[in-house]
This record gives sequence, C-alpha cells and structure tokens, in this order.
Amino acid sequence: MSTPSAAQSAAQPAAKSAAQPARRGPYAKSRQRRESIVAAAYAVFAAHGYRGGSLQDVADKVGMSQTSLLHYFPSKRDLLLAVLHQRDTITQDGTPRDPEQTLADAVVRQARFNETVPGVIELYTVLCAESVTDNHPGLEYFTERYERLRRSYLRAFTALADEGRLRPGVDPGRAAASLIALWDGIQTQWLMAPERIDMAGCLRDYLDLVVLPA
Amino acid sequence: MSTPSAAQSAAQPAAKSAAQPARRGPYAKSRQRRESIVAAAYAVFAAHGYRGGSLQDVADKVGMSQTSLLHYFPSKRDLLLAVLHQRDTITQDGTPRDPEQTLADAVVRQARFNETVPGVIELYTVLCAESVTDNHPGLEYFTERYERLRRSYLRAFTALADEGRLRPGVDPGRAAASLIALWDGIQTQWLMAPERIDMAGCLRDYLDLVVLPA
DNA sequence: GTCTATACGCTGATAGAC
DNA sequence: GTCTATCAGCGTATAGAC
Repeated sequence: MSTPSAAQSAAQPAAKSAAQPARRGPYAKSRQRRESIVAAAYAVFAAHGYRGGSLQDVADKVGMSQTSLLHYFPSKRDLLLAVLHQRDTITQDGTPRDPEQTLADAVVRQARFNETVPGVIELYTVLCAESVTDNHPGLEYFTERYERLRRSYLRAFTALADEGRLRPGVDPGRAAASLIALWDGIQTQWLMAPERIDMAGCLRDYLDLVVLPA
Repeated sequence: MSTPSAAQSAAQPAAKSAAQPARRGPYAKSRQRRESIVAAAYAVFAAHGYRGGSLQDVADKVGMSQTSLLHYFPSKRDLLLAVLHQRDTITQDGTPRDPEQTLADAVVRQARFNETVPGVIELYTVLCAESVTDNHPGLEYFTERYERLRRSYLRAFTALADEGRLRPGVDPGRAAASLIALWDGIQTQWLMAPERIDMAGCLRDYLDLVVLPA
C-alpha cells in the first residue's frame, strides 16, 4: 500500500554488486546511494523523531555533506516520506499471508519479528504520535495506515464471526480498532521497559479472548 | 503522585481575586502568574510537542516576553516538568476512588471525561512517545507513571481474581499492561479520527471480556 | 519582575564553483 | 554529483538596565 505522494522512494532493492552497466545512466549507483540515505534517516528519525533529527545527522551517518543529501531528497519532508514508505516494505502489520495461518499466529509472529529489528518499533511509535502535532508531514501516512489496518482486521474478524468463531457479544469493528490500539500501546511500554513487557503474550491473550478455538 | 524533582509546580489553586494581601511578599501574584504560564505551556506542548513548541510561543500566549518567562521557570525542561505534574492533578487515570464503583465504571468515566478536556489526550499522547527519544526530559516521568499504573491495575485485577471474578486463564499482570496499552493506543486513533473511534466502548468491551459479572 | 539587547548554536535550504 | 560558502531564521539562555 504505497502512499501515492511518496514518489521519492526506490522501487525494489537491486543486486548490490552492479555487474552489468546500468541501461541508462548511473541509475544503479544513485539508487544505492538513496537506499543508504533512507537507512540512515530511518535510524536518525527513530532515535530523535522528525523534528529532533536533523539533515546534518543523517548526512554525517551516511558520510556526505548535508547539501549533497538534499540533491537526492529535495526537502526534509521528502526524506521522511521515503522513510515511512520503506517501513511498509519491512513490516506486513500482522495480516496473515498464508491462508492456513491463524490471525493470532500472524500477529504474534509479526510482533516477535519486530522485536528483533532495532529501531522499527521506535520509529513507528515516535513518528506516529509526533504526526498528530502541527502540520506534521507524516499525518496523512498514519491516518491512512490506521484506516487500512482497521478495514483489514475488520474483514478478518467478520470472517471469523461468520464461522461462529467470534466470542458472542464482540463487535468486529471495535475489536479491530482495539487490537491495533493494544499493539501500539504495548509497544510504547515495551520501549520503556523491554524486560518487563511481553508484547507477544499480551496480543496472544487478547486474541484468545476474542476468537474462539476452531 | 508528585514527582519529587518537580519542585516548580504550584501547590493548590488559590482564589483568583486576591482580596487580602499575601502574608509574605507578593507570592500570590507570582503563583497566579506561574499557573497561567503552565496553562499556556500545556496548550503549546500539546499542539507542537516538546521539541516543536518554543518558549516564545508560550510567552506570546501568556502575554509576556520570553526572558520574563525564564524568570519563573529557569529552563524549558523545568517548564515541561511543571506541565507534566499539573497533568496529574487533572487526571486520576481511572483508578476507582469510590469503593462502590466498578473498575470498568471508573475507567469508562475517566475516558469520557478526558474527551471533554481539550488537549489532555493530545498532550499525553504526543509527549509520551516523544519521551522515548534522545535524552528527553520527560522519560523519567512516563516510565514511573507506567510502573505505578501497572501496579495499580495489577492490584485491582488480583483482587477480582481473589473473588473469582477474573475470567479463567487471564493473567493479572499482562491484563494490567494490556488495559493501559489499549487505552493509550485507542487515544491515538481517536486523535486522528474522533468520529470513528469509540474510546469508552473499546475499554468497556475489554473489561467485559476480562472481568466476569458479579 | 520585566524588559531590551544579545550571545551563540543550529536549522533547512539555496547559489554556484568544480 | 559533490562540494564550499552562505543565507535567513529560529532556538534557548544570559547579562544587565530599569
């Protein structure tokens, strides 16, 4: 689900060792450069937020001047959108891809995976809340993401309800919003006390409450 | 639960019209001034975050120069701590005060109240996530708040479990963290789409799942 | 207590040489 | 494409007159 306005982001990761010369111009090198910039920006925005992170920080990390960085991304805003779009390619947000896989399994699996990728949870948590301030460039991305996610989980819960596998009295719509909310909130607590919070356990608990065994 | 380090914040709101002269010096006026500064800072930090909000914004809002503001709060950090401490006096975080009151009733009541106070939810959501960046001055406040809240709800769920009113299989500790997480997360979604999200309903749903009727 | 003046750093972004 | 130089602005905080 790519945001249409984010035209900056690279298409697919190509082979690192560019054996054959690129068909038209030095696009391969440029794309590689862009990827490393986005990776650096990812880390900077995760650690300092959008407002707190500077282009200089990103440029230092990638080993280039701040003005050269602006050659690839004409503004800080564009860089943020590229980072957010790149995030989508990492995460699948717990939607089961394998039809055999349970919703709970997909969610728990994704939650466990996120724990292992440094910065993923931090970037998401920090930027999401920051985006409700001002005229933050990330607001549209997060608003659309929430709507999309709620629709996705609503479909999943509705399907379960049709099979009679949703606990009686549970509203699919509110359950969808609640699952997302629980996930987001538990990530925040986990960031502050990773050893005390069992993210996957809390998500599993909730889904075991809502979804009846097959 | 006042943070010990926040020595800045005023004690109790006094009568606005200071009829009798203050006993020692112009303390009353000064306190009033401090309160209006904190109120302005509350709004500014809610709308722009800590990093995004400037002392100039606060000073403009309260109608004084930025340097005069620093006379009352020697640094931006001190001002933030005063704002966070003031937040505690507004919110009770859904702990039942009346022993007759259900946990669910207390939570739902607080959630409904928070909706009516502009900026309360926004300030909390924005600053909480922002505090996990950098060496943000608010981190200690939110970390301690989470620990305190988890202990509080753990007690409540444990007491319910002793009465046999906790659904079998529910872990009181994870339920405490989950309730807080759900609350935080649903507030974020509500900020982005207030008309689509039923905060109180989601919280009620969760507690109805976890707590058995009396 | 309140102000002006100001120090001093950092910000994102532009111009233009190479 | 990459750089240096630079702009114009804003940030917090300090010094000191009144």
